[in-house]
Amino acid sequence: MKKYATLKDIANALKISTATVSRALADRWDVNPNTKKLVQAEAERQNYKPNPIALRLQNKRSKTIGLIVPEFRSSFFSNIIAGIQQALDEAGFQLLITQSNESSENEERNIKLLENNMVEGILISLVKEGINNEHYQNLIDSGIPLVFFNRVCTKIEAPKVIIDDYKMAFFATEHLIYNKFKKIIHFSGPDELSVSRERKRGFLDAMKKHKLTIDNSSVVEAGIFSDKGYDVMKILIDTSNLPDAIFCFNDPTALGALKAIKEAGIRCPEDIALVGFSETEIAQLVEPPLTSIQQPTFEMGETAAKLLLEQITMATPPAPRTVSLTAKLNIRKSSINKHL
Amino acid sequence: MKKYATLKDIANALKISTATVSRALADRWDVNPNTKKLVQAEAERQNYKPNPIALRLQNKRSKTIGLIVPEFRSSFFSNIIAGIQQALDEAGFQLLITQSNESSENEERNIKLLENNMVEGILISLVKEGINNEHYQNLIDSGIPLVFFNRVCTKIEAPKVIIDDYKMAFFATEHLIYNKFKKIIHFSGPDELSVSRERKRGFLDAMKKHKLTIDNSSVVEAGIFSDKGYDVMKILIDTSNLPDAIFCFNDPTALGALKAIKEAGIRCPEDIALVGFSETEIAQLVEPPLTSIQQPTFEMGETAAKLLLEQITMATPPAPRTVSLTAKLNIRKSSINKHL
DNA sequence: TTGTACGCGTTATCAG
DNA sequence: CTGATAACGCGTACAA
Repeated sequence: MKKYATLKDIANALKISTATVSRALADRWDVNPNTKKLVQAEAERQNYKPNPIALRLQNKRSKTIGLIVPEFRSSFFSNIIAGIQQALDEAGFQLLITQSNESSENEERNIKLLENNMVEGILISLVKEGINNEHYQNLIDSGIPLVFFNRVCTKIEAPKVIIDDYKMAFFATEHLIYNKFKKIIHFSGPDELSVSRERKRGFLDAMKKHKLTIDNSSVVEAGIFSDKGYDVMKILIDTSNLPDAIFCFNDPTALGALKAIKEAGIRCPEDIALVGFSETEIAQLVEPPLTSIQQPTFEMGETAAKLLLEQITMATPPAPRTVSLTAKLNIRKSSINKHL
Repeated sequence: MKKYATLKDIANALKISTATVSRALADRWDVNPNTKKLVQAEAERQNYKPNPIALRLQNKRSKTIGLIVPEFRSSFFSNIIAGIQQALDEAGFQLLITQSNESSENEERNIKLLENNMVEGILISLVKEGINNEHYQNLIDSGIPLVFFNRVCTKIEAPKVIIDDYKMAFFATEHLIYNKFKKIIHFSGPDELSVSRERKRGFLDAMKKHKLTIDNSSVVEAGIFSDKGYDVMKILIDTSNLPDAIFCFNDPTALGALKAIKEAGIRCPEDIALVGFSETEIAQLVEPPLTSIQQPTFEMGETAAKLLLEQITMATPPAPRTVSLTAKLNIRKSSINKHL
């Protein structure tokens, strides 16, 4: 283990007290300019760095905040994390990252882990809404502020950072409608997720507004992963009750569906148009490039972190508010009607 | 800030000393079974958790290790990180993650940041080889062990975790050769990266072995990102000096090239076959699915973390060794000669 | 202007 | 079996 220079080492070298050294390094007025110079020189020489652990103990602050994400293998959460890091670095906070791997038990375990590490606050994107509500409320009540982002919990009063999923889903659906697609369906995500419900609602309302028929085949649950999107699309192809266009819950399911479509010799967008959500890098690389909704991921992380720091640092933190960031519909070949 | 129960709180409640409480909770033999029970009950009641910060101060150990990666937006490093987390969690270590964003200055800054946080060791994948060598050596000399993974530093004696890039590149090239592609070229990565040099060497040696012509158009530098792969491919198409097959440095460049190929109305694999490297999830979703080399990313992270823990925990750590993990060539449609 | 003493939460040592 | 004390590194109130 590395030996670090301490105040005491400097004090000994200079035959003065640690208190003076401490004051000198803090550049305080009540210390002899001459000793100040000596101390600073000696500190430099010994490569002195304040021990962050000692400071944390003394200040009774861990200077650490915890993060719980469903996973971070996809670029979506990685980008968010980058934004969080940036905001936290500036404030001198450390970040403890945990993954739930889409399991509520892991999520609960992660909460415990972060508590044991005395995090001063937690940023969380839920696995499933409703499962661990009690735990979240306990955290807040016990003085560990929470900020939800992306997959939020509607039942709990805490700051939240989202995009307007409803609105963007509405736009995306209208975009398909304006392109004269008639039989439009939605590959929905799991009902346990607020984002999923919101996107479905946006889809349905857009359909209603334009008086397009909605029946019980208009919404098909297709999960959140590409393999499920692939499977569901294959089944749909077998029934040969095919739509003109599909608005998908996210890019992976859309890409899965696209794969199934191509394998079946069906053309996109000529036979079936596709729209994804949450813009993965790949969306632009596939053929045809995929229309998708681009979320401000980095900014989302940054904002969430700042809201949390607000709760932690301010004497009387503002009331929890929900920040809704602006997303963007990127229109590409997969959703353009070539017959127009 | 949350109020945590301390040993003193329990001691006061039970009118005994903190020393006894500490011993009781450590379940030591030299404490009255009765008081032990009382203490444990009271600890439970107050929801006592040992303060990790106090422990770190006393033990003079941060129980933290640092990670420096070029970026973690791609699934490649995310998966590695997941493996690292797993190994570290088991050993009770925290992980401090930093990104260099492919910049050597950031890398240096990250080294400093980790040092200031008193990490007990560092896991690193280099931005560019050779730039910060002095810093790495200083770290090791000062007692902070280093473990390189993926993008390693050949000049420094430290544990390393890699895959046999040379061998896999050789295999991949031979695979193309066995498929009777004649004019095969390589889209290489930057020469500053060991992985890049190794893959190029593997390509060239396979070509030589099979007596295929190598000229100055056989290797084209195409960077590490998809847009560069796209650009380089476009230029190549304009010259209309097209190869039969391209072995690419990684999947993003291969996917970029694929996009350019399709846009130009050229067919893959009929006109140009493609092979990638490092298997991104997308590889299987594009049309045609991309042949690529699958790296054991999770295992790589796990192994690197374990090698580092070895250096940290063992009294006399073993000499630095290089662990070479087994990768796998996944053959898909993009590299299969349909004329055979 | 500088030094002494204390506390942050914990465990180890030594005395009782 | 249990308690008092010191130490980890730091900042600061108080004394000199």
